[in-house]
Amino acid sequence: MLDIKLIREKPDIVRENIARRHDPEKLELLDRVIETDLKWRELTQRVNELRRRRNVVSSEIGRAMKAGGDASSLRAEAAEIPSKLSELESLMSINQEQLRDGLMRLPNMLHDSVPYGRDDHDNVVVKTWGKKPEFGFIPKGHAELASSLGVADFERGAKAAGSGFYYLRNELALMNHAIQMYAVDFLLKRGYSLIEPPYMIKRSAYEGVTDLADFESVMYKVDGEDLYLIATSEHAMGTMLQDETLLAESLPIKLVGVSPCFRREIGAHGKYTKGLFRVHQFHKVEQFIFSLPEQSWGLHEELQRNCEQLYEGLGLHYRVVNVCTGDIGSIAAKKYDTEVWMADGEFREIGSNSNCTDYQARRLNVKYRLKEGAPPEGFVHTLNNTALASSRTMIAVLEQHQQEDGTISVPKALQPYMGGVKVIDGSLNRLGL
RNA sequence: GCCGGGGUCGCUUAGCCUGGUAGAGCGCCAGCCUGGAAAGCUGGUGUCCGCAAGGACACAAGGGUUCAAAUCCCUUUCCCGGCGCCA
Repeated sequence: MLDIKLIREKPDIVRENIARRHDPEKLELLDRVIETDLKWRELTQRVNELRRRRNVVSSEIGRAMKAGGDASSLRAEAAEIPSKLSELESLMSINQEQLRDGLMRLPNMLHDSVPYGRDDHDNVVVKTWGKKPEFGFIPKGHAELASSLGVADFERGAKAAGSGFYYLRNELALMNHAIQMYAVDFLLKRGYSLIEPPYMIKRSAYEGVTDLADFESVMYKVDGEDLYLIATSEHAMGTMLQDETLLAESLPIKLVGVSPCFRREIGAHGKYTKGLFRVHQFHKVEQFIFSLPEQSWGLHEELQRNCEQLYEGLGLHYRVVNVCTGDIGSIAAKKYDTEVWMADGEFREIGSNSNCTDYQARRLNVKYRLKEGAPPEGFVHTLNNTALASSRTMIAVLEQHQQEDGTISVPKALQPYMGGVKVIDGSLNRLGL
């Protein structure tokens, strides 16, 4: 959420920011917000005046009664106020709701270093690490590799839960855990605090961390309860400190969250959906930071280096793009996507690193104070970056470390977390399925 | 799930029975005092509207009663204690 004062005082800068994002609908929305705000301020003044009158008359009645006098004429005047007031108040609350609703939909202010562009074709590659693997044979996709090794079962996943679900077995199920532990250990060593959050949270908490549209297209709702399955632990960590005022010296608060992630993926038609790439359930290790405003840009780069080192430790060829103005989400001020090389020759997103500045914090109402007992100084900044998403990391490992005989060599960094398994060859499969 | 107690301005708390300006202590900020500090004294301390003067709002959340609600009533929520159920 943007500061309404910024919109009042510098509407042109806000308008220009939205224009850079190529979102004409939001430009109209901005005009409506400005109009609604004007109306709201006018209503506020009228309501305040009426309330003041009520307070004055009421206290006069109180005084008259204490003195044993007659308050009937004052009472007559006072009796007329509530109906007028409630009429105005209901107008104001409708107006206020519209204002907040509009404000919630306006996107964050972009950082100057975000490249101008229309869509994902205009994202700028800022780094490439490693080289395209040389195979000497035609590499296979991960779904085919995993199925023929018997370590993933997509058919039975679909039978049990529908398309987008899967069973992992043996070595790949082990790797799923190994990836998470590898990332967690790495971040614990760098001073992050490990969080296992609630896997479902209520709507009012959720609205602080995400786009309202996500409720329709992304989140699973629990029937009959005010609960939504989290789409990432980012959401549960963001809301963890909702409505709190933090002590400046305790910042930055660096968290590493581990959780399953649940996503409906409505509207994913036509996108790449093979195997484990776009699924309804996966595990993710997530980095999340609450920081002082002046710390956030440095930390954004730190988060990026963390995930890069994790990929490098797995020997994965990747590149980083600076996501352009037309492709960046509404909450982020700047975003790096890390993309990993896949066997069909494409780079695809494996993680995403956002500095949300004070946009998310304002929604969540997370502030900071300079000293114990001092009044709040302002809103904190929030940042989030994938450490490792287990599903997509498994894809990368399977496809980049496949061997000619269809087996997979396990990266050294994962072996200790997999009971020493060096090669995935299906030999743990005792089921015959 | 049932019964009981509770949630007050950063912290501790008064006020609730019996409706009538949300008060105190601590913390924090500023000023005075001081060679400097501490102590002491004075004012301030959250959100919103307003150029300002000033005003409105805020007692877990939302409703209701009333001229007027922290206070009375209802619903929800969280915490504590007891009972029940249970991995």
